[in-house]
Amino acid sequence: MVKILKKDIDLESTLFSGQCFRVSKCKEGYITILKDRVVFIKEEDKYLIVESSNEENLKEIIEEYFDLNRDYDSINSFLSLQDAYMKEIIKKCKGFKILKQDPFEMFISYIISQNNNVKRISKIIEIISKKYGEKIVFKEEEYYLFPKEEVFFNVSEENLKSFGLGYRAKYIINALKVLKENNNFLNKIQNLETSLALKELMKIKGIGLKVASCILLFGFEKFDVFPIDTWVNQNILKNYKEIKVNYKDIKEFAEKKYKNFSGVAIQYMFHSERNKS
DNA sequence: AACCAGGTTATAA
DNA sequence: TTATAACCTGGT
Repeated sequence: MVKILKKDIDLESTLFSGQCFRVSKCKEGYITILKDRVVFIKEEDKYLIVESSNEENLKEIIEEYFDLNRDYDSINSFLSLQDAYMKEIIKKCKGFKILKQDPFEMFISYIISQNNNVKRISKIIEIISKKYGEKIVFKEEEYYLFPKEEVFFNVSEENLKSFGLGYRAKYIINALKVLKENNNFLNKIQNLETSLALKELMKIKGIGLKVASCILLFGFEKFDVFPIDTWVNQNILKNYKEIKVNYKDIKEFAEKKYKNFSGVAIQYMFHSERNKS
């Protein structure tokens, strides 16, 4: 068990904002499955109480995962200056963080996410993990880690289809082929400047602008992206009358305005607007 | 019984 | 270059 100074994180909004597919509530706290371990986390007044199936480096890993060492105050100050609407919603987004999740897991998970809802995405990922991932017993419950790359290489399109992936199955198979044929593909993505990383990801069939942006934002800590989904498109952009309802215009508008933190900005929009209803 | 869900591709103008 | 249909599946 480790105690970590909580600072200003809000676990509920961070974990249930749709950026993470492997989290669940349990009595007293949350269970989330990371790359290599299962984590129980409880929120107290000043501390996060964390237990894990693997407590090695746990403090550092949690701090990285929840992005606790980043100065969100300065990001928020910057974003607040850009427009009145942003300034207003930031107040409601205190404690919201961009999770730093495993790049490979994000790569696969967000291909699955296209034209799909969170509930079903989570279910599919759960099934795949149960089938091909390492089993972890933690607090007398069984959990399954997200499968490793090399295990995925042996999975066929038919296998994936049987888990309900539909036409996304062939996208995944193809994406895995790209990883297999390009050594250190994901490391290279990490080292590319964002616009080039987007371009590179989007060469892969099944990865468009939205999915590529999500992969970069949640798996690679690239905050200067602006993943626009239909929900944001319909519900949020009405607050910005000056822009056209056209994906490219919106994206350019946002990235010009919110610069290095447009990814944080859109998460705030999404979060605050969704919490209204 | 259509229609949609936190998209993308292929095809046509 | 921009617009529109089709796509797997599960839910309303």
